[in-house]
Amino acid sequence: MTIKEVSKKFGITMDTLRYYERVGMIPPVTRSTNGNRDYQDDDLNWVSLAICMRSAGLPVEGIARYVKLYQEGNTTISERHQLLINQKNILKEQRHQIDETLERLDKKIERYEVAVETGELTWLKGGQV
Amino acid sequence: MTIKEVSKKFGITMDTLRYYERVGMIPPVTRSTNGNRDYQDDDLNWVSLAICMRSAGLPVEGIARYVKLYQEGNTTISERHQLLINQKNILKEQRHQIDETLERLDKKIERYEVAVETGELTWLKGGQV
DNA sequence: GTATTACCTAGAGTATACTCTATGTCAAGG
DNA sequence: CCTTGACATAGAGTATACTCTAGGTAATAC
Repeated sequence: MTIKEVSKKFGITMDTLRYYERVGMIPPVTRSTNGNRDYQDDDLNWVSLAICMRSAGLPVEGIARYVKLYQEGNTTISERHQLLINQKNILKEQRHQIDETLERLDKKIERYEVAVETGELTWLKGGQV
Repeated sequence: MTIKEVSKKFGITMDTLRYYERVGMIPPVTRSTNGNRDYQDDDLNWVSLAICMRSAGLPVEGIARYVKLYQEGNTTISERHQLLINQKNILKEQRHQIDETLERLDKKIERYEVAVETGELTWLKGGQV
């Protein structure tokens, strides 16, 4: 699969695909004889993983570290395991923050709706709650 | 409340507090006679709101836009209402991405645990799933 | 009365994650 | 043969969100 096709498949620019490879978020992609990238299933799995992690907001660095450990072979398995658990905890914490903010937003939104219905606008304090 | 106290209370640097004010994420803070910031309850509410939004990952720009609309008075109520709903949708989408990534991480982590238990290490493919 | 401390502003610097530019290679079409 | 189009690299540029520096004021502390 060419870089253009992969770009289209995942909805990400070719520049970003090359960037992900450059910084080690995915291992070096298979090349065709002329040096062009020719993504194989394995490569696509790595791309998919990288995009998934990034879209959840995980930093590039952690993903690249995982790939590096992976490339170092079986001796790094427990380290990789620990790294994945760390990423998981980061995401759980992040989700918690989002849930708190969603609650706060819901309260604010509801106050706006009540205020508009009743015409009671004066008490709409800004940072409140 | 001095900026130092607020900084401590919210676990955020004084620089960041001034920055939030500068970019309009919070309205101008009450000043004491000598020109120093002296945060009142209202100011603290705005600070708390800004920190909450930011920690959920919402961009500075949207928060500042809300504050600007707020300062323009009652004519902007429906716009503010809409803005809050937009932010909410952004966060719901972000939470969805996190949930997907958590699932993927869980599968990977479990495979690592099974692999370590059974000594079956060879099939631990990187980007898989 | 001067040194220290806490604050102020304006503007420069940094980290992260892309994104764009300049320049070059290579294969196929006219 | 030469142009066109798709790819390549290296390195510069951009956006976002802080973070730091330099230089100044104002109120205690000694």
